[in-house]
Amino acid sequence: MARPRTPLLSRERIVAAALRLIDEEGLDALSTRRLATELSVSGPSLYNHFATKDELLDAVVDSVIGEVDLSMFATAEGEAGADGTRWPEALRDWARSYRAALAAHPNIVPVLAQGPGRRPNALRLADAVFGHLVEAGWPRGQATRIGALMRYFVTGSALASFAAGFPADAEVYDAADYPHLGEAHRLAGHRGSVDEGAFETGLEALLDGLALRFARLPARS
Amino acid sequence: MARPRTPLLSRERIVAAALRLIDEEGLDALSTRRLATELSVSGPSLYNHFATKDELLDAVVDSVIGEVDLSMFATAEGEAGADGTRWPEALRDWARSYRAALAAHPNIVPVLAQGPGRRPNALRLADAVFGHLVEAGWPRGQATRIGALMRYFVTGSALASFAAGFPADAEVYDAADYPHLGEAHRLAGHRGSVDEGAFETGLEALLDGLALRFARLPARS
DNA sequence: ACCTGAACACCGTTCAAGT
DNA sequence: ACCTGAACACCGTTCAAGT
Repeated sequence: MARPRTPLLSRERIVAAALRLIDEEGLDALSTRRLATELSVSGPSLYNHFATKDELLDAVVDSVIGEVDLSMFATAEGEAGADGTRWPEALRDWARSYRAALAAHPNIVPVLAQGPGRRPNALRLADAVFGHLVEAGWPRGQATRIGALMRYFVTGSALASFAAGFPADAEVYDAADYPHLGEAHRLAGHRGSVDEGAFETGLEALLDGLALRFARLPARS
Repeated sequence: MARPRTPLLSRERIVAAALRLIDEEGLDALSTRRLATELSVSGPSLYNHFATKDELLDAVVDSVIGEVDLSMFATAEGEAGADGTRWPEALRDWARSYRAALAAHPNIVPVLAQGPGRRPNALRLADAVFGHLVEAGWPRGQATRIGALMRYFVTGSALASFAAGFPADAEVYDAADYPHLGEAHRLAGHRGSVDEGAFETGLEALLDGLALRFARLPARS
């Protein structure tokens, strides 16, 4: 065949197929050969569009981060920020959107959690959060730490289901070894509500704790 | 050589070598052949001690979790628990030990974050936390969620450095694209204090937020 | 510019063979 | 029981060759 008149592949098509493979069969199932087969081309064809598999993974990661809503940070001047009362609401809305985007693709979270690197969408996200917190009145050092701790919590909650981590087999939980886990085999059956409840409880607790600290901040000039 | 009079390998030696390889070169650098070479045996020898590479990884993970201190949950009857005032201190001490154990081996955290599975040390940890919270007066459903959200936060904070995720190259942060990230290239240089500060801020905020909820709990009989 | 097959140095795992 | 080499079906990546 050699070069076709209209290209068989594009970066977009490759990224979409890679994400689907990762979602359905895990990060280990993504091989360049397997992905190429999925796209009905031969293995080396991908190297016309991405220099390495890592570069492809980077594109997949940034496409996921691009789904996170950042509109709550773009408030009109004067409406928020100046008095600082709106930052907890913005942080709450953002955290929910951030978690939803990541939890839709848990198998890619370990890659994404390595930080923004040079990925545009990840840098835009960091810029929006930090900028909003500083404008709301948080000192820059504290704003950095809040950005970090929110990422810790969100990536941790999207990385894996807590409930599904406990085998549904009651035999596992020998009362002599684990006296308090007698009901743990039921967790996996309530996966959605346990994970969602834990995320919401943690998010509200974090925001309450941060609000206490914000109130203790020395008055700004 | 065939079978030597005294075995060349043991599960312990294999696990230790695997963890060192993962720490020094990453999860992808752990191959059965590479590990065997490191241990001066041939590749298939490992299969006399572990059925699969996954079983070996499980053992590595559980050895890391075994380093987490759980002694704060084993308080004497009456000294704590009954009045419930000691749970925030126990949770704080445990979270710090948990994070320290994981952050010493960040490359294995994605595996470990999948949940306890059938690993004894991971199940013991879950049992100790849940048991302590219930005895302190938390309803069982809430205790489950607190165990989950603490794991979210700790694994998220140990998975990767926040500060090191930002390239130290100032060229990355074009002011037109990222107006608030002008100083982000300095983050990696303060990696320790940023990550530690974010973890401590988040931990205290979480504990404060949870204490507010504990105070609102209906009185127990 | 964009695809192909052949090739290189790797993988995890099985298995028959040795002591 | 515990190690070995040979073998199988895989990897990521390079490269010369085709249009």
